[in-house]
Amino acid sequence: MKNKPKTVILLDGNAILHRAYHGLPPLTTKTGETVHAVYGFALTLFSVIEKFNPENIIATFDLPGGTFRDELYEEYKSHREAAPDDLYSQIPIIKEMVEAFGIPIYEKEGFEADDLVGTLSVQAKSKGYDVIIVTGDTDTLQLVDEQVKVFTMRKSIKDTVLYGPAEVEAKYGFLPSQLIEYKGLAGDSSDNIPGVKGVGAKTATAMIQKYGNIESIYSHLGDFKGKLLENLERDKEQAFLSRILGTIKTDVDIKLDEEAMKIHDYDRPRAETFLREYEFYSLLKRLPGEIAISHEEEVKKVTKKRKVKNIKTADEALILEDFSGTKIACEIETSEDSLFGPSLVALEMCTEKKEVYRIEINTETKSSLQKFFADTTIQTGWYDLKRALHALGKEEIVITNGVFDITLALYMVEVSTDGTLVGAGEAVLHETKESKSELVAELWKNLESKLDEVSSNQDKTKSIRTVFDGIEMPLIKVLYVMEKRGIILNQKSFASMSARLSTALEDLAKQIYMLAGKEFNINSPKQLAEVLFVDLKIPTDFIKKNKTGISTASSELQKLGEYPIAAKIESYRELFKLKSTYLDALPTLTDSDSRLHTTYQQTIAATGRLSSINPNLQNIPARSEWSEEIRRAFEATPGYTLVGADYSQIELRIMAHLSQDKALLESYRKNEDVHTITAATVYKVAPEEVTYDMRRQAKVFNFGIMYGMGAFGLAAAASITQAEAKEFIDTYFKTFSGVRTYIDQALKTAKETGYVETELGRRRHVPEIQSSNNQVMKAGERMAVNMPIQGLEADIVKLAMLKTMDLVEEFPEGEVYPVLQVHDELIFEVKEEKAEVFASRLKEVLESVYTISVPLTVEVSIGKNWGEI
DNA sequence: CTCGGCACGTA
DNA sequence: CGTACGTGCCGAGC
Repeated sequence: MKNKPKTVILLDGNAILHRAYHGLPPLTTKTGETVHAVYGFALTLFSVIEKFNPENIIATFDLPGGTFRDELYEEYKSHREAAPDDLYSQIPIIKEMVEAFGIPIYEKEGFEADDLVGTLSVQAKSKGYDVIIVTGDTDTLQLVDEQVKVFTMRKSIKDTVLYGPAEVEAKYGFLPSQLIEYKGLAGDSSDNIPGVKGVGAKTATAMIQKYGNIESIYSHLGDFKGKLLENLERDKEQAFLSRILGTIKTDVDIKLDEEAMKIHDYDRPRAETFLREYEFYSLLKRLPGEIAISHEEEVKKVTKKRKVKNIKTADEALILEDFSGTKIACEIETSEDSLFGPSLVALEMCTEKKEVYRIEINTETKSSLQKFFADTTIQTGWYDLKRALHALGKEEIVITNGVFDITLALYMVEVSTDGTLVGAGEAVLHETKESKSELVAELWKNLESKLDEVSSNQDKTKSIRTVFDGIEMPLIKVLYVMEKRGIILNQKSFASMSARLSTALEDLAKQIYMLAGKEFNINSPKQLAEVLFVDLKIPTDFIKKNKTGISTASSELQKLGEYPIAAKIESYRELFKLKSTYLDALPTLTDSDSRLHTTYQQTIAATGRLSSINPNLQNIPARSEWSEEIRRAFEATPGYTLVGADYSQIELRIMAHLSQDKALLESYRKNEDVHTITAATVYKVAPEEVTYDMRRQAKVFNFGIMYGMGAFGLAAAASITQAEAKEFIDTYFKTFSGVRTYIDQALKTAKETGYVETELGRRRHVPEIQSSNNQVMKAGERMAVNMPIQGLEADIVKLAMLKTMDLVEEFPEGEVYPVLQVHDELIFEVKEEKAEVFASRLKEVLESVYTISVPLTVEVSIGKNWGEI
């Protein structure tokens, strides 16, 4: 039988310690010694051990003094500033720690840690080990191959990524081994490697993709011309030198010691002593094996953290007191400075008697907490429960019937704050509290009554209170599950599109520069306007102006039909947007499994919709030429398939329902094409005589009316004259008179009360509608017309999400996951063999989740990726 | 480095 | 002078 290869972790010591030093805020022990780099190094080490469970670990470090590279090139790393003293002072401590863990250290005069990493990885490979290089930069990516992976940190220090050959290729567009060619050509400013002057990332990548290496480029010099040729010829020697400087050595005279690197041979007491000495108590429990934390230590840690009256350790409280039937306000404390995501440090709890407890999260206290949360008679209050769930990692321990989320309550009662708990305290209570959990408790109490207050004197079954209890609170769990599951992004496919777009963009840029007669920044509206309207003297009579000058918006460029440069600029903009916002940005947000995890914001949109950030997965291209290929890169997990469902024309159906307009109702009840019917009535022709163009204009119309569009806007949107538009509007409201009556009535009420609401009781205040400024008032009217429609759509889709969560739970654990919501569309990941049955059940559930005067129709589809559904 | 403005992607 | 969002880039100001 074949044995699984054993793993060696190779720590690139200097890179990790630099990253830790710069990535964490300075942290000192009680004696004033700065130790944050040590702490960061320790966190990295622990996390790597927990994540990869390796059999062996080795560390490498630089030694002071020059290296062979300085002899080759005196400028090498010459521009670097000397490291600050408080970094130097931490290096011996880090080495002491590494030794305490029994990890062998390799250092050699004249070589950098990278060279030792390179050499040891080659030796380990030849002995059949799998190698994982742990580092803080990307210099070692050139060593990656089937057996060697690189684990490093990206932009944010807590954001890690594991690079195998595929990931490197996806990132750069060529093989890991070709990274040295890249350094030879493009250089490396951080190491002061010069490369070829004038050659940057794009040119270098393109040349490597075409020729493979520097030799080949220089043997095809005939292919180049102009500046690039000049640059290549001039810096030939420098290119080859740069490649040598950038090449990590793999033949340093050192020898891998297989016995010493084994992880189990370490001096436990020494490691414990070390962690205590530098006050890294939270890491003690992460030491492999059993460990006892003395009681004094825990109490000391608890009390020194914050001065809170009546503070007790939670263990004591949870064991001695009975909280059944009471309310407890909770606030999590996470360490933002963790290298591996916000990890839970402690939980602070405030009782109704205003007793505050603080509990450090560790193995023992976790089980006490589990018991605590299992008691469903206890009600808990939180500030941002979803965040807490992510930190706690277990949704079932906190989601009980009596849960209350402050952020959602603030949203329902429309209190705007700066998004922080303290800010909320100031906005609502006009005060702050010593402890955060006490603040949560106070806000909780206050907001409970605000929710009920606003809901009094009216239908108790449809109010912000019922939306809060029946929709928003339970939705937290669904969103948590979706965010946690995420969706696979095929990075290779994205990289390929990005490369193709690069070529197309360069082409377009060249043509634009030619037409303009000079080079300029096409992405700068200011420079662009200068080129178009000053240099090229294009008349501006029909062009909109804005604060900064003359508009170069797409709608304006389209008026320049006779100028070929305008169309080129439009294409350039479109492609540039696709490349920068999607193709290049999304891959940087994937996790180590190549999945994207968006965050749904539940408290942003004034209408009740969700929004999506980091990344926004609600604005992935859907219409342009490239959109299908982009969507095809969003894939189901192997063994699964995607099931998509979208509500067809839900907003218009809602308008039919709310207005009770006879023509609209009838049209939907007969399952007619509403846009066609609209066109037929407005153009006064028979439905079968409606042309494609008539229908398209009618569609613009139907949407325009919902948004309160006037003759002006409608004219622009449907490319007709204002007079025609006015004529249309009149005819429209004559035919759909119910819509007119509904809008008038809705606005009248809104002007009296100052707010509008959805049928389910979600409310939005629109003070603008009472403004004496006509512009502002009109804008308020449009918001007021739109909110009940868009808001009911949001309510219905949220109800649908809750309902489908029940459906999801009918299937065995792990077979169905909700993954995305795009306003009127829901996407699930379903085990292949269950897709059909789930899809048909899904359609039933979604269509019956809420009843309006016309049918709600849902289209479901199944596919391996988002492009197929 | 932060922020407003512009432009543009989605429903 | 159509609603609701988020993000990338530029360029001015700190």
